[in-house]
Amino acid sequence: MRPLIHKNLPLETEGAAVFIPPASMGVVEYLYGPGVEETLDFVVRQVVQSPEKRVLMVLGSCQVRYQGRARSFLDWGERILIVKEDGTSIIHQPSGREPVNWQPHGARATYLLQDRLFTVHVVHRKNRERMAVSFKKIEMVFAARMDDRARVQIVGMERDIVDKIMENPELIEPGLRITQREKKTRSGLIDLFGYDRHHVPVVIEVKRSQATISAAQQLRMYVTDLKRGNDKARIRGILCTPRIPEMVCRLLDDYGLEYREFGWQHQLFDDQQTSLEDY
Amino acid sequence: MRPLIHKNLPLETEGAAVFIPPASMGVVEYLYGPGVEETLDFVVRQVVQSPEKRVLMVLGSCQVRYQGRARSFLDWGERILIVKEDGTSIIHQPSGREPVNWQPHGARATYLLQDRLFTVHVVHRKNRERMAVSFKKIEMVFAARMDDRARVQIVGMERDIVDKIMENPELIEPGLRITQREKKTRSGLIDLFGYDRHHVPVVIEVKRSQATISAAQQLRMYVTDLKRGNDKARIRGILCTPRIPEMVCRLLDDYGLEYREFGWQHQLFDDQQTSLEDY
DNA sequence: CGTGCCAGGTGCCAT
DNA sequence: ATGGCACTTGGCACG
Repeated sequence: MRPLIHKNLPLETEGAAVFIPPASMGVVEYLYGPGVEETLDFVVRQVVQSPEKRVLMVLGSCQVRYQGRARSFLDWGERILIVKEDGTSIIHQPSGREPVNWQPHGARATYLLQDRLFTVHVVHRKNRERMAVSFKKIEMVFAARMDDRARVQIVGMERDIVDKIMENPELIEPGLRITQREKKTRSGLIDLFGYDRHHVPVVIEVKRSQATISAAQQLRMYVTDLKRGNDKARIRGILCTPRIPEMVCRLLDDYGLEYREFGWQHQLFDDQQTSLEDY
Repeated sequence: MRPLIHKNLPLETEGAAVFIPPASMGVVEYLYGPGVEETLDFVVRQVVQSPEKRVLMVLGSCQVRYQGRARSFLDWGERILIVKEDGTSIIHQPSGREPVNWQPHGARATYLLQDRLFTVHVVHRKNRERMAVSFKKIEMVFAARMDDRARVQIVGMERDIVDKIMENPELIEPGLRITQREKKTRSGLIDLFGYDRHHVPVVIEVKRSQATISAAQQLRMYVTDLKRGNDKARIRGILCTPRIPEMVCRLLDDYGLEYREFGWQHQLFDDQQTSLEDY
């Protein structure tokens, strides 16, 4: 019933004594539709005993158990397991951005046969967590050496907005002077601190996306903290965010705080071609 | 210096594994080391024109651009691209749990050749976001029909702790009576509300993991909200969490709030064998 | 290491 | 759709 795809198992060389890998080795080794024993053998040779770090991927029907911060069970289904170089292990179902089960980096994977199942135990010793993935049928397994030294560059984070305000406080209001960034208080770090044109202290809390109740409370606590010791001092608090729900707006009002619409206003989507070039 | 590992590379077929799919198709079709044109052809036939939904995976050297809520660029490197049935697209580097770039479900992928690169455009119309992945070299591509109807069952979420307290409030303290769950206030939803043995109102905020400053502030706001209108009324606030940092403890103290250690105390990790069976 | 806090957070469920 | 909030949040920067 299987399609006519050649199987890349060089059975004739199995256990062969000497093989000198050529200088340019393929980055990917794989098996198509292997049995559980073949899979284990493959993984041991291509990943466990590999001289170079390799990323493992297994596609097949599996069951997953997890225990640690919580406990979970996932019944049989076809998924993709990826075990990365750093021990990160993720299991992906055919939909959804989030892995249905995972272990974060620092985990350690071991491979074995258990009740005729190809089983991967991923243990995170430090976090005292473990995950077990048992495959009863493997559609495909492959191991890849992946060379990737690039890191993503992102524009539009909160840091960028804070930068923008730092270099031109007038964006918030005329006469505003910023004197401190990440100012420490007992209830956390203030994004921006300064004085308005009347020398009244101003606390600014910046959010890159929609304002939340929590942000309003944060801001209130900062202002309250600063007032401490001289309680009737006037201190302004400004929540700086591109969008704000009604409820949060009311809260700010109640607390005597202010809101400035300020966001990326990004015309990021519409200009399709050249927009990403200019960094 | 390399150890003696045999290579599972069918060199004689390198760059080609083209075939006419039979009526009864396997769940996985793939190409090993295809060119960009081959890849496009494969994807069009196996994914775009496929009668069944298919998950696509591409392993190769690519560049990624994104624009939407923010804007990002990722230079050349070897990664795994997965395009799921629901449009979810994720790009994984060889380490880290999080995809370096992604589109959430609801996105739509289109495939094309651009400047001799196999390019995948993933557009999320509703969110006004787009991502472009361009491959210059493809190590492997495959398309899989994945059958997975299972959903993960989890124990140990906040909901479970709240349940536990609901059914036995004495766990918090003797004589406690819970009357409301998810009680609405202007500053958010109270996890649990009730009265202690002296009929003093009690607000309980539950956290499944370590307490945060934000949680303390939340709790404080709930209590403040309830006091409103009759300001000197006595209302207790209890933060219920397995662990609490010193700073948060001090905050609670300042606010006149209380802390109860209450967590999963999970012996989840140590009993390895049978622990996951008992649901 | 813990602690604090942002994230293109994501996902779930409520109105 | 919008909002409120938990998450095995993950990740980073800092003391």
